[in-house]
Amino acid sequence: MRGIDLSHALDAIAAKIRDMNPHTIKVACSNCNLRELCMPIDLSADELDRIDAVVGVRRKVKRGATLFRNREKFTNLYAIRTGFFKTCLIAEDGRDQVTGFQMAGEVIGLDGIVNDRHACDAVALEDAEVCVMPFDRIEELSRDINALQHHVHKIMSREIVREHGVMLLLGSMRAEERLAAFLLNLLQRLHARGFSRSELVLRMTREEIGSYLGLKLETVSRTFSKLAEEGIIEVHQRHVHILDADALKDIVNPKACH
Amino acid sequence: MRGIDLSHALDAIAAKIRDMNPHTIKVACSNCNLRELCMPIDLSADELDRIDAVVGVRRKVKRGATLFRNREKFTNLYAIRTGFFKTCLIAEDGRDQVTGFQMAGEVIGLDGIVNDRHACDAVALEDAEVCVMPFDRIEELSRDINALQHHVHKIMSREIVREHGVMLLLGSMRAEERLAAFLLNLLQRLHARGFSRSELVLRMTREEIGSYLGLKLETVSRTFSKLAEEGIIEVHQRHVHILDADALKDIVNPKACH
DNA sequence: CAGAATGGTTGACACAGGTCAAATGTGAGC
DNA sequence: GCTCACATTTGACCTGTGTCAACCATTCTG
Repeated sequence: MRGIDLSHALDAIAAKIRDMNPHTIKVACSNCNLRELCMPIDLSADELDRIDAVVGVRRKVKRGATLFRNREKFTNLYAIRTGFFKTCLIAEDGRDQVTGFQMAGEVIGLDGIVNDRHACDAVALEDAEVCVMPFDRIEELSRDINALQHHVHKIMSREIVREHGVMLLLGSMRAEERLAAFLLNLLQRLHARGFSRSELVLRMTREEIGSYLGLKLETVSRTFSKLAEEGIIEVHQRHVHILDADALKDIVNPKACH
Repeated sequence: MRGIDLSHALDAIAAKIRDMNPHTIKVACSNCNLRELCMPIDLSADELDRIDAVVGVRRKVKRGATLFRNREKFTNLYAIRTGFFKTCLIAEDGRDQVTGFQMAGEVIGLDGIVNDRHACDAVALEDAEVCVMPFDRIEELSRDINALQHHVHKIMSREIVREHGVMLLLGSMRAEERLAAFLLNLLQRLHARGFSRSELVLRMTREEIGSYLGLKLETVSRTFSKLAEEGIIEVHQRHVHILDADALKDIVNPKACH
């Protein structure tokens, strides 16, 4: 069984939605297929137009290129339209920690607000396109549109909660649990975007997964092999097929008695 | 040499500041000694008054009591006036991860915004007092006062960046490095509040430190002993005296050549 | 298509930190 | 001041990951 290709599948979905609304082809939030992920619901047509105006520019980022770098001046948040990013922190002594993987519909750059400088690097793991959203314009508009204001708060809060989860993972889980939690998290997010619950293509290397999970790449590789031996997943390079999602959940949350 | 007592010293500072402004005794942001930590600067008198009105209620929390719990309805943010908190996440299987320690001038509760429910427990590690700030009022007011709006964004962004740092710590540091980083972080925050750079009193147990740092309490204890043997710190129960802060920095960041 | 570069897998072994256990110290409450 | 529950320290031993190394697979390049 072949794995799916993330960006192609996304494009297919985008095309499908466009077909359903044949009179809208202008690129704008108001007809973006990711709107329900990115934007508050319940906006009036007028409000939507004004938000459209904020998201003026799009930017393409080639695989391997950076969207922004640590210490760079912060001016924009970015909403991912297509593609896949990692954010990482590089300590002075060269230690490199991946702090997250982001996919279509997610917003990156929030780290830059505190000090007006970005506090990490954002690297595209595949060719990507982002909506550039000047932060001062967002602040301006969110003074007028309550739903937008609250949405911005929610996005930031969500990131805080996500990171709490990662701390739990890094602080108290064993390798197998970490990898299981990682896979389940990816699956859940991909599923929210219309992808299979049982099939995924990893956009990152074993080393990047390891960095995110606080493991060495060899351990990641061994743990994949172990899960495969146990019949829980099938791994062909970066294509992963989930055979037994419940077993994965049991690994993450051992006490849960089916 | 005796360690200092955090809350007593804080009270002393508060009293001192009050003495310097003898005509202000009303409890309000406008004359709170923590204002520079909590609030945006450059506010007009009128703006300050309006913010005062938001922070209506204070709440005392006894040592060991919770300010809020996971899954509780979210309505307020809390600014810590005095005392010391931990926030922690308790997984379904009982795993308990401390996600942070918070002291006077810091804001807790941000995790609740996304889902209108708190996503962790906040427990007082010593008798504490917090300013209760209804979040809807904050949102309302920050539509009017740009500085407040930006301040809220900064506080959230700061928390995101802090958590990135913890991920780096948990993901790639060894026990000694983690503990050194932890001590330096506490010292730096205490120093910003007028405390000694070389002396601190831990408000939390070894187990709580361990949970935060992804270590077992025995390892925390051993690592304290090791740092003490090496003449870098002196430890008497929860009183820690830093003898060689540079050595601590070297441990965290090995490459840094003095 | 050869060759190089990159990424992934697997094995052998070492070691940091976890686990278990015992002893001691300490503070809150009576 | 006594007692009990709790926190801390320390030792001995074990284990999960890291480390190092060899090898394989895949993709890219010319």
